[in-house]
Amino acid sequence: MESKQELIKSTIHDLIRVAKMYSRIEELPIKVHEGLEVTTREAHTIQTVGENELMSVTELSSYFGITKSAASQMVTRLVKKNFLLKKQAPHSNKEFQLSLTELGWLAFKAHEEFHGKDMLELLKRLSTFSISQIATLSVLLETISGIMEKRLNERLKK
Amino acid sequence: MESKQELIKSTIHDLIRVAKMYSRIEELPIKVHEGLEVTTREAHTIQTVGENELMSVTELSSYFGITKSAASQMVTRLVKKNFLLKKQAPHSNKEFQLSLTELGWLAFKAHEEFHGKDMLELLKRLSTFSISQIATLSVLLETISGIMEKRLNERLKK
DNA sequence: CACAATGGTTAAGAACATGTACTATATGTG
DNA sequence: CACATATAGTACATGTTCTTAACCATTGTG
Repeated sequence: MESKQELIKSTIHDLIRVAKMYSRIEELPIKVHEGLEVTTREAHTIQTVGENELMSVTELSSYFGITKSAASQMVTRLVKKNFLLKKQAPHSNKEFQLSLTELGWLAFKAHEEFHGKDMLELLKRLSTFSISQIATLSVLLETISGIMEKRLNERLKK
Repeated sequence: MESKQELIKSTIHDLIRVAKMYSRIEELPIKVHEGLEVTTREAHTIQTVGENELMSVTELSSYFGITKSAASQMVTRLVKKNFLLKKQAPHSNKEFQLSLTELGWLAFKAHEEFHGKDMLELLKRLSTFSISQIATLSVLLETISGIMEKRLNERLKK
């Protein structure tokens, strides 16, 4: 079964290639509008807050798997740049609730659109494949992500 | 064809999930041996030099898509840490040829093994699928990487 | 109430990137 | 040949993002 092994290996190679390209695309700064760009991290923070309004700084930090300190600094910067709002939580005097300003939503949408174009193209292309083929892809990805998740947890624990 | 669209969307979502997990795994530092770790960037530089011995600083920089300056700094650091060797090129007095020291090869192997475990597991799991299923995955990945490559080139040109 | 846990901040510094300005070497053209 | 220009590489200042460690304020619990 040599050829099957070879096929699998080259497929894994392709997968890694795609993953690498994805992270390179993710690294590009996002243009909010003429003269205003946002770094990747900023965009991701904005995206996360947009999708989970009222989350706290600590929640944000555990979401990204970074320290509270790092999250706090990021939030401070984004508040200063007028993308984020930090309000005292109603139920506690030590927690804050994060939300997006108008400018924040603008950046949120810019980021969404940035990926949206690729998504549309992908959708269009994948549509030419059969349902069962796509289902197969889905199952395989499921399998792969299962393995990765396992490894990730293993390493993070230590 | 609503359900097909939904299937495609959730598959794309899985793909992104895998890509994200991959980059998170890639971000973990590599342990060369007890008491000696290597950052991701260092590991990648070592890997690249190991796979392309005698490459120059400029080649390294264009390989990673970073500036010559950044590559030079990385090389300087790795030479100082005794992972890399920088020799005058025989055909030119302005170029250098990079290669790995013994310690460099140790780190190279550590990094390879780090991924090797995942690869083995993946190989084992994918082996349970049929050749035609894997071939489908391969074709789809091909398609996806084509789209990504296009986008990447578009954005990088500007 | 005292004290530990929790939420958050600040300061110092490491890793990695960029931009700019610079040196030294190579090369092509009048 | 001489000069302009291109190429290889480095140094330095600066920016982003992260960690660690020390810290304050609030809150929950024995």
